[in-house]
Amino acid sequence: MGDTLTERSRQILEAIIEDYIKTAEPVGSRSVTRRHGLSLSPATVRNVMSDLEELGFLASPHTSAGRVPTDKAFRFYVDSLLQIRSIDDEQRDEIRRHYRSQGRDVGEMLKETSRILSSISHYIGIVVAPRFTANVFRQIEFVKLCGSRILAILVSESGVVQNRIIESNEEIPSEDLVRMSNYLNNLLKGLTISEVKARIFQEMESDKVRYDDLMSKALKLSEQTLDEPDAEVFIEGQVNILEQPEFADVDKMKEIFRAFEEKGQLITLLDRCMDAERVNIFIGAENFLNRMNQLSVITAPYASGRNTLGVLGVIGPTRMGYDRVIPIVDYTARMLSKLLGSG
Amino acid sequence: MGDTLTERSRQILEAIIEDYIKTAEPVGSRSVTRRHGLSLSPATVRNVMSDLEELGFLASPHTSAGRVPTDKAFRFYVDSLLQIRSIDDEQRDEIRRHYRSQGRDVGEMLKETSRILSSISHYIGIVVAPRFTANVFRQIEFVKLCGSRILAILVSESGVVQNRIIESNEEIPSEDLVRMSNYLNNLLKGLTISEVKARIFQEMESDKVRYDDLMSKALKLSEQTLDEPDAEVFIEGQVNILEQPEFADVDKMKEIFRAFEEKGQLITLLDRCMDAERVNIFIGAENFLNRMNQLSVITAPYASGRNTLGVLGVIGPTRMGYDRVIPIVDYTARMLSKLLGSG
DNA sequence: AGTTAGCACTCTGTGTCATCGAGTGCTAAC
DNA sequence: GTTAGCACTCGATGACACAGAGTGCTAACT
Repeated sequence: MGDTLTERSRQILEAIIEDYIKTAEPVGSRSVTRRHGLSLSPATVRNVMSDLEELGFLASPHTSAGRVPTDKAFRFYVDSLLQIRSIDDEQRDEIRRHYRSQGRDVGEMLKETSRILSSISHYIGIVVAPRFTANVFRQIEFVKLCGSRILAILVSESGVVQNRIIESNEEIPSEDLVRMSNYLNNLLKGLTISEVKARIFQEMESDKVRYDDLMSKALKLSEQTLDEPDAEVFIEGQVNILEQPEFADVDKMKEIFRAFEEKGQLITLLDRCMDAERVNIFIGAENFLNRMNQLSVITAPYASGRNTLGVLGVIGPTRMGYDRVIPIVDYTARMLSKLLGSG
Repeated sequence: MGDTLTERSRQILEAIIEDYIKTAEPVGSRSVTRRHGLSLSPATVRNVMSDLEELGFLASPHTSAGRVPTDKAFRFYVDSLLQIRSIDDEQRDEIRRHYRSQGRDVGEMLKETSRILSSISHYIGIVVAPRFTANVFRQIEFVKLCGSRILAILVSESGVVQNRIIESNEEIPSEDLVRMSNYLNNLLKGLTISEVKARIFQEMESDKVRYDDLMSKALKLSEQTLDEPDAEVFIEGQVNILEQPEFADVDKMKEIFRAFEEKGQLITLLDRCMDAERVNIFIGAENFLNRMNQLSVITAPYASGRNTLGVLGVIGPTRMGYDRVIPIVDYTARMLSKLLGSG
């Protein structure tokens, strides 16, 4: 639909958007002519701007205050105007440096990743930890704690660990626990977690198991271990958003921080990007959470081998520096994938 | 020094503090007489207030604005005036309810604890995860990931799990890994982690090991597993602080959120309370971080058996409802200890 | 001597008003 | 189609007066 835009309109729109990204303030016709090398008079630009407003690309906060790009404008900007540069060498090196000085616990790595995203983009970094369900089973272990409490540890192919304390109703000797885990490891090796669940169910029904107390106990334990806790998210750099002039207002700030407290919603949002090929962008109120009205999200999935594990991204104001941030998100996702992969 | 206070001064000081806790606004002499049943005239109260200011208990923001209790006043309040009630039945039940509906992963439990602290106190809940060092060794496991990567899993007596991916320089067969962990589990069973470290060092020097390749590899792996990552902190409810009128100012808010991003400092602060008998209170700028100028921290250690594991607490404005929050922190710590203990 | 009433004084917060400046929209001329 | 000119709008800023809350001091009271 928008393709009725003339070349000149596009240039002007781009100029306005870029100006607005820099200043966070409504852009007037004069600024456009001055800053941009267009040999046009302010009056002409005004006419064009008026058209752009009609088309829904611009909005005026009030009569005499220049114009502000709408979500639609940013969408157009991202889709059609923006040429994505590859990442700056400097930033690439910085990302690498961060990862190098890094302990190798997977959780730590994810947290560090969100820190990297935030510190390099100057916005908010976010990483959704891998769901077990999207993962390949590697091993299960049971550790006897005091009394009848058992610690179950589940390890995936990519080294993600999920652990859970199970309150058993009877005390099980350590040797039995070892036998149980051997049995399960054999049974489940190489399956994805969703297959694992199906397999457990199927095995429970089988005669062989029904009369073997140990096996059936083992299956029950594994079942309890598998039921997944809420996905973990690492969010870092929330303060950065406070630097943005458009959030200088206390109420807006509250809204935003409240949005971040409800991690469930965030996760739902990011989960939708799991299947995306590469970078995915949500602009402003485009898709989601009313609380994140004035924010955009740039996401990319990360993987281990062919297996998509989770999603990471950057959250910033709608007027964020897309050209700068998109390559950062993309590169970080690939870097993380490499580190989690067979590396 | 402060004991020169007359009974009447103390009453007035208490009234002012309580008023200020409620309203967050400077308290004038009239409010004191009105709200409190004291049969004194405002003028008299003014005289007393003037004395209290001289003694450093009160401060006036400006000439005509009533007075505000200082940190010193709150300290006095907490130490001498406050009588600690035991926890409300209602709140106790609420805490219990939260814990009941709870998956049993230790990490999850700690996170939920900080959520509980925040939601019941209406301030910020904070929990420092157990350090491994303060813990008793239970078991170590090695899981072979792809290639030469090994996942090491360390379990403590109380069921806390620490895991780490180790990049080995050669591929080690699974059977060897099992043998290695058996060897280590035998060697280290029942020691505290600091003893474990010493033991590993000592064992590495012994002849028996020096010529056994597998053992020495095992020791090296365990050493790598043990070097501790930064302590984890769970902070929940930061938005609550935004509701406090004294932080309505954008710059103050920024300061506070920045303080929370530097978790290292927070941890240092809380660590100091590890050895405290029970509840510990920091008021305002009393001890620490200049950034947390206007905040107080109420902490309590939690334990498993006799073994102090970590610290939890509530962070709120200096004018927080100490009488309400102290029992909450205390009770939650004991509850968590019970859950982590032999259950 | 301690307590209180009275009063002048101080300071902040609020509302009003005029002014300034940036920016628009329209019209008429180029 | 483009541009200059101009009237108009609207927010931001600063000056000013005024109300209200609170203090400190003095003088009178018990």
